[in-house]
Amino acid sequence: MPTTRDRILTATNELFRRNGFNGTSIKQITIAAQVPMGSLYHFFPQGKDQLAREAIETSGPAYQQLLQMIADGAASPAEAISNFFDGAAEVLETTDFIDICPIGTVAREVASTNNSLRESTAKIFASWIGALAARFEAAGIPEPEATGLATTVVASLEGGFMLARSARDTAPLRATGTAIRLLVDTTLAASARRAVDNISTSA
Amino acid sequence: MPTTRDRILTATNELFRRNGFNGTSIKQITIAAQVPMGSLYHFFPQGKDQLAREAIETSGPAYQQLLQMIADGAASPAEAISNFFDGAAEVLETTDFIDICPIGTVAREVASTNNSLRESTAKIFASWIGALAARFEAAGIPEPEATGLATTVVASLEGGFMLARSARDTAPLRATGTAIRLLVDTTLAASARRAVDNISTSA
DNA sequence: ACTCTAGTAGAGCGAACGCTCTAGAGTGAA
DNA sequence: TTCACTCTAGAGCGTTCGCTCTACTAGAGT
Repeated sequence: MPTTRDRILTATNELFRRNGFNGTSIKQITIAAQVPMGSLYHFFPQGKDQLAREAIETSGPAYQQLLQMIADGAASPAEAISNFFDGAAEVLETTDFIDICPIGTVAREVASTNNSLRESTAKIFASWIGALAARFEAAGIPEPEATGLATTVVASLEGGFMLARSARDTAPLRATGTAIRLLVDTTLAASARRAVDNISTSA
Repeated sequence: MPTTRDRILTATNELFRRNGFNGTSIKQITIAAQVPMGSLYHFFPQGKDQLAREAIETSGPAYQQLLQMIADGAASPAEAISNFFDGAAEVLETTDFIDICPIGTVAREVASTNNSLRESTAKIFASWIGALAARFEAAGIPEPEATGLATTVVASLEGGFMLARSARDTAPLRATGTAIRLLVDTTLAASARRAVDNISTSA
């Protein structure tokens, strides 16, 4: 049995995946986590905001680690991209299209209304993009293209989640994955070509 | 002065852009539209669901028309893509990062909890993707690549909105636009090359 | 003049909201 | 054994939620 605090955070993330931030009530969280009101406010005295912030800031790095693992297991950056999208599509199918990533939903919900929560989501996205960009750089794509490409991967993943959940069909997510993989391949090839050019012209 | 009904729909869409579906109350809508409760429920007797559905199904085609106009004004499909992203970035800057597209936010909020609203969002996305795919086909990209590419454009636009609003910075949206433009250019060039091959091999 | 309908107007319903509060159980240190 | 402190427990606060209800006005049709 995990600690009470962790149960609360886990339940919060799970409910956010189904109902988003505004669609999830404190009461629901206490029921899902099997925790009394008092305990929840004992651990999160600043209330729903703090709870949401910590839930997001816990799951954010977890997702990043997952992405890293998938990338480590792939033969190339392009294959890693395919695995991101296909893996997400499979999860959607097996979870009846519950949101893969609660952070994206919450981000759009609170962007104009809750600054501290907005900053939390921004921090996490920046971290993901940074990690991805580092991999692209390691594969030979220079800045700023590496960061631009990493940003595009995150944006299209999140957009793909949205389309797939809306349609209750993973096809849009898979199609997006195929296209983005092509983009990564193209960019890699172009970078390699440019690198060769640089060597030959400097020689 | 537009009709009472239209004022309600406009206010609903505007509030959805700031606060999303669950973050917007009926009371707020009546105040923003300067309409009494009674009128709102006179025009939308099925309540918030019906109101949201009609608001979304009104703004959806409006956005599509806007995309068509931008595409008509562009010299090439790739330039149209750039204009989508850059235009959206400018709107974000001038509106203090209010959501460009309420439909995307609502879609993620209600995907698992409100089937009729979910279907409304799906219908609109499908319509956008269809319209975009038709343009790609007209430019020489065959199916299913045309639809896949159109899906990717919509997904990355929506994802770009999310990242930009979260960061309160249009850079992620613009970077995504640059990358997607490259993808469209690449796909167009590949299609053209294949078309030439087909002619030469059949000749 | 009378009726009928469309629309205006907002008080107020029960339920749910986020959150506070007090009381007590459990545990380790002194 | 006592004290101090952490955590559990949930009733209940004031507020707001979506929505219903009755009363009313304006104007068209006859």
